[in-house]
Amino acid sequence: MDCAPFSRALLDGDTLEAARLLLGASLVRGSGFRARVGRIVEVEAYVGQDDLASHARVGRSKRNAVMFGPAGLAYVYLVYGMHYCLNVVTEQPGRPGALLVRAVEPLAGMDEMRRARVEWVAARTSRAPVRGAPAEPARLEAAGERIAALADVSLASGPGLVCAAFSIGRRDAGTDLCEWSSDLRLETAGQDEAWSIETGPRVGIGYAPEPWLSKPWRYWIKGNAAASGTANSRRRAG
DNA sequence: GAACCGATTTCCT
DNA sequence: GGAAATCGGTTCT
Repeated sequence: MDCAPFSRALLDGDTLEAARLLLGASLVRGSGFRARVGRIVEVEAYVGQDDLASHARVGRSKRNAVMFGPAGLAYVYLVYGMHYCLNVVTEQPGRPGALLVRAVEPLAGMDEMRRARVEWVAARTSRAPVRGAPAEPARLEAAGERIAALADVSLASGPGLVCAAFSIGRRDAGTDLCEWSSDLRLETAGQDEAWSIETGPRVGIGYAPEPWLSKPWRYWIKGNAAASGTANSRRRAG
């Protein structure tokens, strides 16, 4: 695969256009033989302040300020108190827009991804001594086995899983993903493969009214096993 | 300063 | 197939 930073010029315009361009690009963490690399296969567009499904709907705030800034930066936030989501900022400064990275197809560094996933589970279990929780060591061991048995393709097949696999957290907020020197970044991928794009409504935005609820602003690579698509792909490894 | 709630995943039934 | 887990931001008092 070739190694060039993802051009900011592809992101600083119309978000819906940028969504199609971002599909197929590589998401990279680190460098060298331990680098984690994955192909972006599913994204969701959130564009403008009038998009009532977007975090920008409330106007500029401390949380979503990055969305109002230059394209190519990482907008990272926590949802449901436990999962992080990675977004790539789009549009010109002043116009809030972002692409949520929903699914990535692992290409390299799968062992590191599994390790990161176990770390993520460990951090969660140690922080949550709830109710009659099962013994932690047993829980962790079970998680380790489960994660070891996961198919590569399902290591980052969801927004929260992408962040777990790539160790993405608050410290990555605001990172310039188009900058070659960033530990977390975007790179262009080879165009050798031919694939088509499918679209559908965004998920998890039940609070949004029409027409936003039904806007077909989710984009994925047709038939890709790592993308949720129409029939979900998040089944255990076989 | 205190409710309220979400761009989700996992585990159990 | 469904509920639980969990916390920071937004909003309202």
